[in-house]
Amino acid sequence: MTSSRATLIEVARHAGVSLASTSRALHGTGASPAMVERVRAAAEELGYSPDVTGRSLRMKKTFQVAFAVADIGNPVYVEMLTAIHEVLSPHGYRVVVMTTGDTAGAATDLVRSLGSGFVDALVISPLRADDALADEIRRAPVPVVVVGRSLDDGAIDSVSTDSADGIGQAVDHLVRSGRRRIGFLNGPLDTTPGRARQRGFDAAARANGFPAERTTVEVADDFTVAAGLRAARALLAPAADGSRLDAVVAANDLLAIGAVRAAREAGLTVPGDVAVTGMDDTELGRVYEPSLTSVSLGSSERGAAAARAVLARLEDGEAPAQHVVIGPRLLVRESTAAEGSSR
Amino acid sequence: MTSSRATLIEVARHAGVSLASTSRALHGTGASPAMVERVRAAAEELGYSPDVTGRSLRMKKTFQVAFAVADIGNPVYVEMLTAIHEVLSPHGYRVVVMTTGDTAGAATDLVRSLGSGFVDALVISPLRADDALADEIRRAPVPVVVVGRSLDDGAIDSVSTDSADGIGQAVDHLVRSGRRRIGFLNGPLDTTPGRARQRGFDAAARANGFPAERTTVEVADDFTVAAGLRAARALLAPAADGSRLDAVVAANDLLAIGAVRAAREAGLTVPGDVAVTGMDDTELGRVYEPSLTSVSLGSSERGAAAARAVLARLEDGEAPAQHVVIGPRLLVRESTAAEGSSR
DNA sequence: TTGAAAGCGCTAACAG
DNA sequence: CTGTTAGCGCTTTCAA
Repeated sequence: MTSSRATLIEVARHAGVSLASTSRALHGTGASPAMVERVRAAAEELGYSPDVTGRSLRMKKTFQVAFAVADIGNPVYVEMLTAIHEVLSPHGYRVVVMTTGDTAGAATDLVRSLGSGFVDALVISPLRADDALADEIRRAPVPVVVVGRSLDDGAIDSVSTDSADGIGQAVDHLVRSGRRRIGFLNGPLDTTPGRARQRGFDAAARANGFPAERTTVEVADDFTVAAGLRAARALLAPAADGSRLDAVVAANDLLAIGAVRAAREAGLTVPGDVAVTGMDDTELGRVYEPSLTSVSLGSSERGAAAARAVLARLEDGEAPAQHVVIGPRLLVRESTAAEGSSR
Repeated sequence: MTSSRATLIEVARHAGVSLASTSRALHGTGASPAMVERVRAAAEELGYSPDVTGRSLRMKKTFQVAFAVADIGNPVYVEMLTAIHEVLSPHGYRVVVMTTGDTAGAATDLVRSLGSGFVDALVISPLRADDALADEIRRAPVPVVVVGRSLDDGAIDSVSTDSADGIGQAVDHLVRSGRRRIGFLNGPLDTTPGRARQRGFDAAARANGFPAERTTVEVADDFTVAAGLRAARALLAPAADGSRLDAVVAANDLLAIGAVRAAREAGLTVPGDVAVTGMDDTELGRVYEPSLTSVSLGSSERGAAAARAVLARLEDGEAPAQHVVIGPRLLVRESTAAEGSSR
């Protein structure tokens, strides 16, 4: 906090050589060993450390990458962030976290703010994507990689997963374990994941020949435990003929936990009376009792892939857009055990 | 990704006025309304957005603040990050997330890297703090606020909580609810929180007059569920005389969940046979079944306080160091209910 | 291999 | 109120 930092000019003077030679010596490019030694010593002595601001201005490169999500509290995004970090930091990039809130407009504003040049690239996972957002991304002055569905007819780099297929895997698993009346607990339909998962459930219901009256769906206000609990109460209420669901496919782990709680409130056991599946394979679901059968969407892998896409794009701005797809993977745990204890 | 961005010079030319007037007009300081209008129009037309790199170099200010923690996956840090964000972003600061890993050396390196001037300040929550770290912080070229214990004899701004007192609250609560044999499940003793919590338990044991043979302590390798489960097995094993603990105070929520699982493995009910308390008041603990009685250490409040300390320090670099202490608060939930169901 | 000099985009001191 | 000019710290031509 006290004395001002030494600059390259001061190091140069201290070493008695030119500014240019000093810079070169410090980068090890085209300088004699003697020069390197001399400059290093001077730098050491003055406690010099290069100023990234001057460097950025000159090189037109900030060595920063932004990661933007609606809500950094969501464990899925935390996993992605960790993975992005791990890929990027060995390459000398810092990661700036940005929060968009959950409106498409806020995300669009954020992308527009890239114009101020504080990062070299952006990884964004928009909850809701519209044309305005796609437009803004196309116009962005730096590379943008979208985690979620592919945007703008494939012109933008993207990393996605097939969550519809993931829901299908969950349904198939339940059917194979002998469940017959399977309900779907979804999150908001005006979000990209909400829509994809609904599509997945509808397809699976069709494929398995569920009659419409056995296809019960509830939509929670939000992808949270509390919203899941409220919606699951309705889902698990007895039908007109007194029958009930024997399985619930939830659109994520938080909703699934809401479903487990609702089941218990109704005096039902999990997985004895009702099997429950989640999605995202969060620590929460792994640690919960019963541990949650969940569809992993490979959050870390998606984060890592997005980071690698950033690196590739930064290398070659003209390369064709890449679209990485990470396959979902069902992880079977206690919440769908065939003969459940009644814990 | 296509055309290069417009610069201030281009806006100036386009508006037919000087560079300085353009800058002033855009900042609204000392420019005639006519000038402002003219410049705004030109800027608009060219799609100008100011370059932060040039601005940073000139102003010697990056408008970035770093937040450094050992492990961003920890929910406590995520809460802090969110709070820091909320306080700083209205003031125009971006937040850069950095991961230190859990060695004191890595944290020291990180603080040293502040020399490159990529942020205006740092908020750091070191898991292990030693003299080298304190030294480096004192020498840092930008303000550093420590979340955790106060360092360097109070010369460094800090935000802390009294986790020892928090452990005391948990013990008192258990004693008041009639528990008599209370064990302590701690995390590593070579961490700052581990040591503080141990101190808290020892003090509470003394204050409540626990004889040594009723004071069972186990130390887990790590602050995680898996480590907690392993250590809790030992903690809950019957004593030589066949007696068992009737309560476990855990050093955080993850360890507490490990304790609940260990209890169930041993055929014990929670809270019927064994009451369990956690610490940190995480979402995980709130949602778990049984919901966890936990000591809140005010993660959000600490984050917010740290961010405010940063702002204050940035305003006045010479003001005396401030030390904010956030009091712990016990939140009683199902895991310590007096007459527990045996869920 | 080394040095001199230009200039990245911006703000602010100074003069008019 | 407006314009001219210097310069933040750095990298990189260009000449020697």
